[in-house]
Amino acid sequence: MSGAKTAYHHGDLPRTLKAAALELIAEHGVAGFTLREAARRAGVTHAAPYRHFPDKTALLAAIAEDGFALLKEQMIEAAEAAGSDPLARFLAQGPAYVRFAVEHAPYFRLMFGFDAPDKTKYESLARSDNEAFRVLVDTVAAAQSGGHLVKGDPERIGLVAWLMVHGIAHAYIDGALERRGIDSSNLETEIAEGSRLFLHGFFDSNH
Amino acid sequence: MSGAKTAYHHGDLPRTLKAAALELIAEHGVAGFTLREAARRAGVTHAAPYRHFPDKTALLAAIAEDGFALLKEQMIEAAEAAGSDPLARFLAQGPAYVRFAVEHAPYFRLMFGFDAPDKTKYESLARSDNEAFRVLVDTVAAAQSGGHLVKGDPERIGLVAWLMVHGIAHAYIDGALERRGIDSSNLETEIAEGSRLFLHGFFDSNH
DNA sequence: TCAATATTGTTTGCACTGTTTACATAGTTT
DNA sequence: AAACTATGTAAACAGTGCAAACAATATTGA
Repeated sequence: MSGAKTAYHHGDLPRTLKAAALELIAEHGVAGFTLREAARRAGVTHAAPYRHFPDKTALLAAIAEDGFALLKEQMIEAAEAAGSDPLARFLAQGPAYVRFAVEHAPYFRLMFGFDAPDKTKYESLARSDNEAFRVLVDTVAAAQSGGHLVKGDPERIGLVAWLMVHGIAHAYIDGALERRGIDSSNLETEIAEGSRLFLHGFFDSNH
Repeated sequence: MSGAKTAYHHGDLPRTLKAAALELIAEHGVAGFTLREAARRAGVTHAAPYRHFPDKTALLAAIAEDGFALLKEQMIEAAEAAGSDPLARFLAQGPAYVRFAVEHAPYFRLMFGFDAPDKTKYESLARSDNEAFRVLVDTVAAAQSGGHLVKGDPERIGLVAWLMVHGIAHAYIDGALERRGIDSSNLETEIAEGSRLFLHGFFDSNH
Protein backbone atom coordinates (compact mmCIF):
# COMPACT_ATOMS: atom_id res chain seq x y z
CA MET A 1 0.00 0.00 0.00
CA SER A 2 2.04 2.92 -1.24
CA GLY A 3 -0.52 5.61 -0.41
CA ALA A 4 0.72 7.90 -3.15
CA LYS A 5 -1.12 7.49 -6.39
CA THR A 6 0.70 6.18 -9.40
CA ALA A 7 -0.22 6.45 -13.04
CA TYR A 8 -2.44 3.42 -12.82
CA HIS A 9 -3.53 2.85 -9.28
CA HIS A 10 -5.43 5.54 -7.55
CA GLY A 11 -4.45 5.25 -3.91
CA ASP A 12 -7.75 5.46 -2.09
CA LEU A 13 -10.49 5.37 -4.64
CA PRO A 14 -13.34 4.42 -2.28
CA ARG A 15 -12.79 7.51 -0.16
CA THR A 16 -12.37 9.75 -3.17
CA LEU A 17 -15.52 8.38 -4.74
CA LYS A 18 -17.55 9.01 -1.61
CA ALA A 19 -16.29 12.58 -1.42
CA ALA A 20 -17.11 13.18 -5.07
CA ALA A 21 -20.56 11.66 -4.61
CA LEU A 22 -21.27 13.97 -1.67
CA GLU A 23 -20.33 16.96 -3.78
CA LEU A 24 -22.59 15.85 -6.58
CA ILE A 25 -25.50 15.25 -4.23
CA ALA A 26 -25.00 18.70 -2.77
CA GLU A 27 -25.15 20.13 -6.28
CA HIS A 28 -27.85 18.06 -7.94
CA GLY A 29 -29.60 16.02 -5.27
CA VAL A 30 -29.60 12.28 -4.85
CA ALA A 31 -31.64 11.75 -8.00
CA GLY A 32 -29.23 13.83 -10.02
CA PHE A 33 -26.21 11.95 -8.81
CA THR A 34 -24.41 9.80 -11.30
CA LEU A 35 -21.84 7.06 -10.82
CA ARG A 36 -20.10 7.99 -14.02
CA GLU A 37 -19.74 11.63 -13.06
CA ALA A 38 -18.39 10.63 -9.66
CA ALA A 39 -15.81 8.43 -11.38
CA ARG A 40 -14.96 11.30 -13.70
CA ARG A 41 -14.31 13.61 -10.76
CA ALA A 42 -12.19 10.96 -9.11
CA GLY A 43 -10.14 10.85 -12.31
CA VAL A 44 -10.94 7.29 -13.15
CA THR A 45 -12.94 5.38 -15.75
CA HIS A 46 -16.61 4.76 -15.17
CA ALA A 47 -16.13 1.06 -14.54
CA ALA A 48 -13.52 1.46 -11.81
CA PRO A 49 -16.03 2.07 -8.99
CA TYR A 50 -17.35 -1.45 -9.50
CA ARG A 51 -14.08 -2.80 -8.09
CA HIS A 52 -15.05 -1.28 -4.75
CA PHE A 53 -18.84 -1.14 -4.70
CA PRO A 54 -21.12 -3.77 -6.22
CA ASP A 55 -23.45 -1.11 -7.55
CA LYS A 56 -24.55 2.48 -7.30
CA THR A 57 -26.80 1.91 -4.30
CA ALA A 58 -24.01 0.25 -2.35
CA LEU A 59 -21.89 3.36 -2.73
CA LEU A 60 -24.76 5.48 -1.46
CA ALA A 61 -25.26 3.09 1.44
CA ALA A 62 -21.59 3.38 2.39
CA ILE A 63 -21.87 7.16 2.41
CA ALA A 64 -25.04 7.05 4.49
CA GLU A 65 -23.23 4.87 6.97
CA ASP A 66 -20.51 7.50 7.33
CA GLY A 67 -23.30 10.00 7.87
CA PHE A 68 -24.74 8.12 10.80
CA ALA A 69 -21.32 7.85 12.38
CA LEU A 70 -20.88 11.61 12.02
CA LEU A 71 -24.34 12.26 13.44
CA LYS A 72 -23.57 10.08 16.43
CA GLU A 73 -20.39 12.05 17.09
CA GLN A 74 -22.22 15.36 16.90
CA MET A 75 -24.96 14.21 19.23
CA ILE A 76 -22.37 13.17 21.79
CA GLU A 77 -20.47 16.42 21.43
CA ALA A 78 -23.66 18.44 21.86
CA ALA A 79 -24.50 16.62 25.07
CA GLU A 80 -21.00 17.11 26.45
CA ALA A 81 -21.00 20.78 25.57
CA ALA A 82 -24.25 21.16 27.51
CA GLY A 83 -22.59 20.24 30.80
CA SER A 84 -23.77 17.79 33.40
CA ASP A 85 -27.44 18.62 33.86
CA PRO A 86 -29.36 15.69 32.33
CA LEU A 87 -32.25 17.78 31.06
CA ALA A 88 -29.91 20.32 29.47
CA ARG A 89 -28.07 17.50 27.77
CA PHE A 90 -31.33 16.16 26.39
CA LEU A 91 -32.48 19.55 25.21
CA ALA A 92 -29.17 20.23 23.49
CA GLN A 93 -29.57 17.29 21.19
CA GLY A 94 -32.60 18.64 19.36
CA PRO A 95 -30.83 21.64 17.89
CA ALA A 96 -27.77 19.49 17.30
CA TYR A 97 -29.83 17.16 15.15
CA VAL A 98 -31.32 19.95 13.09
CA ARG A 99 -27.93 21.58 12.74
CA PHE A 100 -26.51 18.34 11.44
CA ALA A 101 -29.29 18.11 8.88
CA VAL A 102 -28.74 21.65 7.69
CA GLU A 103 -24.96 21.59 7.64
CA HIS A 104 -24.67 18.13 6.17
CA ALA A 105 -27.75 18.08 3.98
CA PRO A 106 -26.26 15.63 1.46
CA TYR A 107 -25.65 13.12 4.21
CA PHE A 108 -29.10 13.71 5.63
CA ARG A 109 -30.80 13.17 2.29
CA LEU A 110 -28.98 9.92 1.89
CA MET A 111 -29.75 8.80 5.41
CA PHE A 112 -33.44 9.59 5.49
CA GLY A 113 -34.71 10.17 1.98
CA PHE A 114 -37.49 8.02 0.58
CA ASP A 115 -35.17 6.67 -2.06
CA ALA A 116 -32.35 6.14 0.39
CA PRO A 117 -30.69 2.73 0.47
CA ASP A 118 -32.95 0.14 2.06
CA LYS A 119 -31.74 -0.33 5.63
CA THR A 120 -33.00 -3.88 5.71
CA LYS A 121 -30.65 -4.70 2.86
CA TYR A 122 -27.54 -3.08 4.30
CA GLU A 123 -27.23 -4.29 7.84
CA SER A 124 -24.10 -2.35 8.74
CA LEU A 125 -26.03 0.74 7.70
CA ALA A 126 -28.90 -0.22 9.99
CA ARG A 127 -26.36 -0.83 12.73
CA SER A 128 -24.80 2.63 12.54
CA ASP A 129 -28.31 4.08 12.42
CA ASN A 130 -29.12 2.29 15.66
CA GLU A 131 -25.91 3.41 17.29
CA ALA A 132 -26.77 7.04 16.67
CA PHE A 133 -30.30 6.54 17.98
CA ARG A 134 -28.90 4.79 21.05
CA VAL A 135 -27.13 7.99 22.04
CA LEU A 136 -30.47 9.79 22.18
CA VAL A 137 -32.17 7.01 24.12
CA ASP A 138 -29.39 6.98 26.70
CA THR A 139 -29.75 10.71 27.15
CA VAL A 140 -33.49 10.35 27.63
CA ALA A 141 -32.98 7.65 30.23
CA ALA A 142 -30.50 9.84 32.11
CA ALA A 143 -32.93 12.76 32.10
CA GLN A 144 -35.66 10.49 33.40
CA SER A 145 -33.46 9.35 36.27
CA GLY A 146 -32.95 13.00 37.09
CA GLY A 147 -36.71 13.27 37.35
CA HIS A 148 -37.01 15.97 34.75
CA LEU A 149 -38.75 14.00 32.08
CA VAL A 150 -41.96 12.00 31.92
CA LYS A 151 -41.59 8.37 32.82
CA GLY A 152 -42.06 5.61 30.33
CA ASP A 153 -40.06 3.52 27.93
CA PRO A 154 -37.06 5.74 27.08
CA GLU A 155 -36.94 4.17 23.66
CA ARG A 156 -40.50 5.27 23.00
CA ILE A 157 -39.97 8.76 24.39
CA GLY A 158 -36.76 9.14 22.46
CA LEU A 159 -38.56 8.05 19.34
CA VAL A 160 -41.27 10.66 19.70
CA ALA A 161 -38.68 13.33 20.45
CA TRP A 162 -36.73 12.24 17.42
CA LEU A 163 -39.84 12.34 15.27
CA MET A 164 -40.40 15.99 16.01
CA VAL A 165 -36.89 17.22 15.39
CA HIS A 166 -36.78 14.98 12.37
CA GLY A 167 -39.90 16.65 11.08
CA ILE A 168 -38.32 20.05 11.65
CA ALA A 169 -35.09 19.06 9.96
CA HIS A 170 -36.93 17.51 7.06
CA ALA A 171 -39.21 20.44 6.51
CA TYR A 172 -36.25 22.76 6.84
CA ILE A 173 -34.18 21.07 4.17
CA ASP A 174 -37.25 20.73 2.00
CA GLY A 175 -37.68 24.48 2.11
CA ALA A 176 -41.11 24.13 3.73
CA LEU A 177 -40.15 26.44 6.59
CA GLU A 178 -38.79 29.18 4.38
CA ARG A 179 -41.92 29.03 2.24
CA ARG A 180 -43.94 29.64 5.39
CA GLY A 181 -41.93 32.65 6.40
CA ILE A 182 -39.65 31.06 8.95
CA ASP A 183 -36.38 32.88 8.77
CA SER A 184 -33.44 30.57 8.26
CA SER A 185 -31.03 32.86 10.06
CA ASN A 186 -32.44 32.39 13.55
CA LEU A 187 -32.64 28.66 13.50
CA GLU A 188 -31.71 28.37 17.16
CA THR A 189 -34.63 30.56 18.22
CA GLU A 190 -37.06 28.54 16.16
CA ILE A 191 -35.95 25.28 17.65
CA ALA A 192 -36.03 26.70 21.14
CA GLU A 193 -39.59 27.89 20.63
CA GLY A 194 -40.62 24.59 19.15
CA SER A 195 -39.02 22.77 22.04
CA ARG A 196 -40.94 24.90 24.51
CA LEU A 197 -44.24 23.87 22.96
CA PHE A 198 -42.91 20.38 22.87
CA LEU A 199 -41.95 20.23 26.52
CA HIS A 200 -44.88 22.05 28.03
CA GLY A 201 -47.50 20.63 25.77
CA PHE A 202 -50.20 22.13 23.70
CA PHE A 203 -52.92 22.30 26.31
CA ASP A 204 -53.80 25.77 27.44
CA SER A 205 -53.91 24.69 31.08
CA ASN A 206 -50.19 24.10 31.03
CA HIS A 207 -49.43 27.73 30.49
CA MET B 1 -63.80 15.65 -27.21
CA SER B 2 -65.24 12.21 -27.90
CA GLY B 3 -64.14 10.62 -24.64
CA ALA B 4 -63.90 7.17 -26.15
CA LYS B 5 -60.47 6.34 -27.40
CA THR B 6 -59.95 5.77 -31.08
CA ALA B 7 -57.15 3.98 -32.85
CA TYR B 8 -54.99 7.06 -32.84
CA HIS B 9 -56.10 9.43 -30.15
CA HIS B 10 -56.11 8.22 -26.64
CA GLY B 11 -58.99 10.00 -24.99
CA ASP B 12 -57.53 11.24 -21.73
CA LEU B 13 -53.84 10.57 -21.81
CA PRO B 14 -52.85 12.97 -19.01
CA ARG B 15 -55.10 11.20 -16.51
CA THR B 16 -54.01 7.76 -17.68
CA LEU B 17 -50.37 8.75 -17.44
CA LYS B 18 -50.75 10.03 -13.91
CA ALA B 19 -52.47 6.82 -12.86
CA ALA B 20 -49.76 4.70 -14.47
CA ALA B 21 -47.08 6.80 -12.82
CA LEU B 22 -48.66 6.34 -9.40
CA GLU B 23 -48.68 2.59 -9.93
CA LEU B 24 -45.04 2.61 -10.91
CA ILE B 25 -44.05 4.72 -7.94
CA ALA B 26 -45.91 2.33 -5.66
CA GLU B 27 -43.96 -0.53 -7.17
CA HIS B 28 -40.50 0.93 -7.60
CA GLY B 29 -40.34 4.22 -5.76
CA VAL B 30 -39.95 7.67 -7.26
CA ALA B 31 -36.39 6.98 -8.34
CA GLY B 32 -37.45 3.80 -10.12
CA PHE B 33 -40.20 5.54 -12.02
CA THR B 34 -39.74 5.90 -15.74
CA LEU B 35 -41.54 8.08 -18.24
CA ARG B 36 -41.17 5.46 -20.93
CA GLU B 37 -42.68 2.72 -18.81
CA ALA B 38 -45.58 4.97 -17.88
CA ALA B 39 -46.18 5.63 -21.57
CA ARG B 40 -45.97 1.91 -22.23
CA ARG B 41 -48.64 1.18 -19.63
CA ALA B 42 -50.81 3.89 -21.08
CA GLY B 43 -50.49 2.14 -24.43
CA VAL B 44 -48.74 4.98 -26.16
CA THR B 45 -45.30 5.73 -27.58
CA HIS B 46 -42.67 7.17 -25.28
CA ALA B 47 -42.76 10.57 -26.87
CA ALA B 48 -46.51 11.06 -26.50
CA PRO B 49 -46.34 12.31 -22.88
CA TYR B 50 -44.42 15.33 -24.10
CA ARG B 51 -47.60 16.60 -25.73
CA HIS B 52 -49.08 17.05 -22.26
CA PHE B 53 -46.15 17.60 -19.92
CA PRO B 54 -43.00 19.53 -20.78
CA ASP B 55 -40.84 16.99 -19.02
CA LYS B 56 -40.75 14.17 -16.50
CA THR B 57 -40.67 16.47 -13.48
CA ALA B 58 -43.72 18.36 -14.66
CA LEU B 59 -45.72 15.13 -14.70
CA LEU B 60 -44.59 14.37 -11.17
CA ALA B 61 -45.50 17.88 -10.10
CA ALA B 62 -49.00 17.48 -11.54
CA ILE B 63 -49.45 14.26 -9.59
CA ALA B 64 -48.18 15.85 -6.38
CA GLU B 65 -50.71 18.63 -6.89
CA ASP B 66 -53.51 16.05 -7.04
CA GLY B 67 -52.08 14.60 -3.86
CA PHE B 68 -52.37 17.86 -1.97
CA ALA B 69 -55.96 18.26 -3.11
CA LEU B 70 -56.73 14.77 -1.83
CA LEU B 71 -54.97 15.46 1.45
CA LYS B 72 -57.00 18.62 1.91
CA GLU B 73 -60.22 16.68 1.37
CA GLN B 74 -59.26 14.04 3.89
CA MET B 75 -58.30 16.59 6.50
CA ILE B 76 -61.66 18.27 6.13
CA GLU B 77 -63.48 14.97 6.29
CA ALA B 78 -61.60 13.94 9.42
CA ALA B 79 -62.55 17.17 11.16
CA GLU B 80 -66.19 16.81 10.20
CA ALA B 81 -66.30 13.22 11.35
CA ALA B 82 -64.97 14.35 14.73
CA GLY B 83 -68.06 16.40 15.44
CA SER B 84 -68.28 19.93 16.67
CA ASP B 85 -65.81 20.06 19.56
CA PRO B 86 -62.90 22.22 18.34
CA LEU B 87 -60.24 20.28 20.22
CA ALA B 88 -61.56 16.94 18.98
CA ARG B 89 -61.51 18.28 15.46
CA PHE B 90 -57.90 19.35 15.87
CA LEU B 91 -56.87 16.04 17.39
CA ALA B 92 -58.55 14.08 14.62
CA GLN B 93 -56.37 15.63 11.98
CA GLY B 94 -53.14 14.09 13.24
CA PRO B 95 -54.17 10.49 12.63
CA ALA B 96 -55.84 11.58 9.41
CA TYR B 97 -52.54 12.93 8.15
CA VAL B 98 -50.63 9.80 9.01
CA ARG B 99 -53.36 7.64 7.52
CA PHE B 100 -53.14 9.60 4.30
CA ALA B 101 -49.39 9.07 4.20
CA VAL B 102 -49.73 5.34 4.74
CA GLU B 103 -52.65 4.73 2.43
CA HIS B 104 -51.39 7.01 -0.31
CA ALA B 105 -47.67 6.53 0.07
CA PRO B 106 -46.90 7.20 -3.60
CA TYR B 107 -48.60 10.58 -3.36
CA PHE B 108 -46.85 11.31 -0.10
CA ARG B 109 -43.42 10.48 -1.50
CA LEU B 110 -44.04 12.81 -4.38
CA MET B 111 -45.35 15.57 -2.16
CA PHE B 112 -42.64 15.53 0.47
CA GLY B 113 -39.65 13.60 -0.79
CA PHE B 114 -36.27 15.27 -1.04
CA ASP B 115 -36.26 14.82 -4.76
CA ALA B 116 -39.85 15.94 -5.12
CA PRO B 117 -40.61 18.66 -7.66
CA ASP B 118 -39.36 22.04 -6.51
CA LYS B 119 -42.35 23.92 -5.12
CA THR B 120 -40.80 27.25 -5.98
CA LYS B 121 -40.81 26.22 -9.62
CA TYR B 122 -44.39 24.96 -9.79
CA GLU B 123 -46.52 27.63 -8.24
CA SER B 124 -49.84 25.85 -8.62
CA LEU B 125 -48.24 23.01 -6.68
CA ALA B 126 -47.21 25.40 -3.93
CA ARG B 127 -50.73 26.80 -3.95
CA SER B 128 -52.42 23.45 -3.38
CA ASP B 129 -49.84 22.72 -0.67
CA ASN B 130 -50.83 25.93 1.07
CA GLU B 131 -54.53 25.19 0.74
CA ALA B 132 -54.11 21.90 2.56
CA PHE B 133 -52.04 23.54 5.27
CA ARG B 134 -54.65 26.26 5.63
CA VAL B 135 -57.21 23.67 6.70
CA LEU B 136 -54.97 22.74 9.62
CA VAL B 137 -54.32 26.34 10.60
CA ASP B 138 -58.03 27.12 10.62
CA THR B 139 -58.67 24.14 12.88
CA VAL B 140 -55.95 25.32 15.24
CA ALA B 141 -57.44 28.79 15.36
CA ALA B 142 -60.88 27.36 16.14
CA ALA B 143 -59.46 25.25 18.96
CA GLN B 144 -57.73 28.30 20.36
CA SER B 145 -60.95 30.24 20.37
CA GLY B 146 -62.48 27.39 22.31
CA GLY B 147 -59.73 27.92 24.85
CA HIS B 148 -58.42 24.41 24.59
CA LEU B 149 -55.10 25.14 22.99
CA VAL B 150 -52.17 27.33 23.88
CA LYS B 151 -52.37 30.84 22.54
CA GLY B 152 -50.04 32.16 19.90
CA ASP B 153 -49.81 32.48 16.16
CA PRO B 154 -52.03 29.67 14.85
CA GLU B 155 -49.81 29.39 11.82
CA ARG B 156 -46.84 28.72 14.04
CA ILE B 157 -48.66 26.28 16.26
CA GLY B 158 -50.10 24.50 13.28
CA LEU B 159 -46.64 24.27 11.80
CA VAL B 160 -45.18 22.63 14.87
CA ALA B 161 -48.12 20.24 15.07
CA TRP B 162 -47.65 19.43 11.43
CA LEU B 163 -43.95 18.85 11.93
CA MET B 164 -44.59 16.15 14.46
CA VAL B 165 -47.17 14.19 12.55
CA HIS B 166 -45.07 14.70 9.47
CA GLY B 167 -42.13 13.15 11.28
CA ILE B 168 -44.30 10.22 12.31
CA ALA B 169 -45.64 9.73 8.82
CA HIS B 170 -42.23 10.01 7.29
CA ALA B 171 -40.61 7.59 9.69
CA TYR B 172 -43.52 5.26 9.20
CA ILE B 173 -43.25 5.11 5.45
CA ASP B 174 -39.49 4.92 5.70
CA GLY B 175 -39.86 1.78 7.80
CA ALA B 176 -38.07 3.43 10.74
CA LEU B 177 -40.91 2.61 13.12
CA GLU B 178 -41.11 -1.04 12.16
CA ARG B 179 -37.37 -1.37 12.54
CA ARG B 180 -37.76 -0.07 16.08
CA GLY B 181 -40.45 -2.56 17.00
CA ILE B 182 -43.49 -0.38 16.53
CA ASP B 183 -46.25 -2.61 15.31
CA SER B 184 -47.83 -1.34 12.14
CA SER B 185 -51.19 -2.91 12.91
CA ASN B 186 -52.15 -0.63 15.78
CA LEU B 187 -51.32 2.62 14.13
CA GLU B 188 -54.18 4.44 15.80
CA THR B 189 -52.93 3.52 19.26
CA GLU B 190 -49.45 4.71 18.45
CA ILE B 191 -50.63 8.04 17.21
CA ALA B 192 -52.88 8.49 20.20
CA GLU B 193 -50.02 7.81 22.56
CA GLY B 194 -47.74 10.15 20.66
CA SER B 195 -50.42 12.81 20.74
CA ARG B 196 -50.76 12.44 24.49
CA LEU B 197 -47.07 13.17 24.98
CA PHE B 198 -47.45 15.93 22.49
CA LEU B 199 -50.36 17.62 24.21
CA HIS B 200 -49.31 17.25 27.80
CA GLY B 201 -45.64 17.86 27.24
CA PHE B 202 -42.55 16.07 28.22
CA PHE B 203 -42.02 17.61 31.63
CA ASP B 204 -42.61 15.29 34.51
CA SER B 205 -44.53 17.95 36.42
CA ASN B 206 -47.28 17.81 33.86
CA HIS B 207 -48.20 14.28 34.73
C1' DT C 1 14.89 -12.81 -6.39
C1' DC C 2 11.41 -13.61 -9.15
C1' DA C 3 7.56 -16.04 -10.95
C1' DA C 4 2.64 -16.90 -9.48
C1' DT C 5 -1.31 -14.55 -7.87
C1' DA C 6 -4.56 -11.18 -6.34
C1' DT C 7 -5.97 -6.15 -6.84
C1' DT C 8 -7.30 -2.59 -9.24
C1' DG C 9 -8.04 -0.02 -13.34
C1' DT C 10 -9.36 0.11 -18.66
C1' DT C 11 -11.94 -0.89 -22.89
C1' DT C 12 -15.77 -2.24 -25.15
C1' DG C 13 -20.51 -3.34 -25.47
C1' DC C 14 -25.44 -3.68 -24.11
C1' DA C 15 -30.03 -2.32 -22.91
C1' DC C 16 -32.20 1.43 -21.12
C1' DT C 17 -33.31 6.34 -20.15
C1' DG C 18 -34.99 11.58 -21.08
C1' DT C 19 -35.47 14.60 -24.67
C1' DT C 20 -35.73 16.58 -29.50
C1' DT C 21 -37.01 16.63 -34.30
C1' DA C 22 -39.59 15.65 -38.31
C1' DC C 23 -43.65 13.54 -39.70
C1' DA C 24 -48.61 11.48 -39.66
C1' DT C 25 -53.22 11.40 -38.24
C1' DA C 26 -57.46 12.89 -36.13
C1' DG C 27 -60.72 16.78 -34.49
C1' DT C 28 -62.19 21.42 -34.92
C1' DT C 29 -63.25 25.70 -37.11
C1' DT C 30 -64.39 28.65 -40.70
C1' DA D 1 -64.26 21.02 -47.96
C1' DA D 2 -60.06 23.49 -46.55
C1' DA D 3 -57.22 25.21 -43.17
C1' DC D 4 -55.78 24.72 -38.74
C1' DT D 5 -54.81 22.77 -34.24
C1' DA D 6 -54.20 19.01 -31.13
C1' DT D 7 -52.31 14.77 -30.44
C1' DG D 8 -50.10 10.84 -31.68
C1' DT D 9 -45.72 8.15 -34.09
C1' DA D 10 -40.84 7.23 -35.70
C1' DA D 11 -36.19 7.90 -35.59
C1' DA D 12 -32.18 9.68 -33.55
C1' DC D 13 -28.95 11.45 -29.76
C1' DA D 14 -26.31 11.72 -25.71
C1' DG D 15 -26.03 9.91 -21.28
C1' DT D 16 -26.85 6.17 -17.85
C1' DG D 17 -25.97 1.56 -14.90
C1' DC D 18 -23.91 -2.53 -15.39
C1' DA D 19 -21.13 -6.69 -17.26
C1' DA D 20 -17.54 -8.95 -19.58
C1' DA D 21 -12.80 -9.53 -21.26
C1' DC D 22 -8.43 -7.48 -20.90
C1' DA D 23 -4.17 -4.89 -18.94
C1' DA D 24 -1.27 -3.00 -15.56
C1' DT D 25 0.31 -2.93 -10.98
C1' DA D 26 1.11 -4.92 -6.00
C1' DT D 27 1.83 -8.66 -3.06
C1' DT D 28 3.39 -12.95 -1.80
C1' DG D 29 5.83 -17.35 -1.19
C1' DA D 30 9.32 -20.42 -2.98
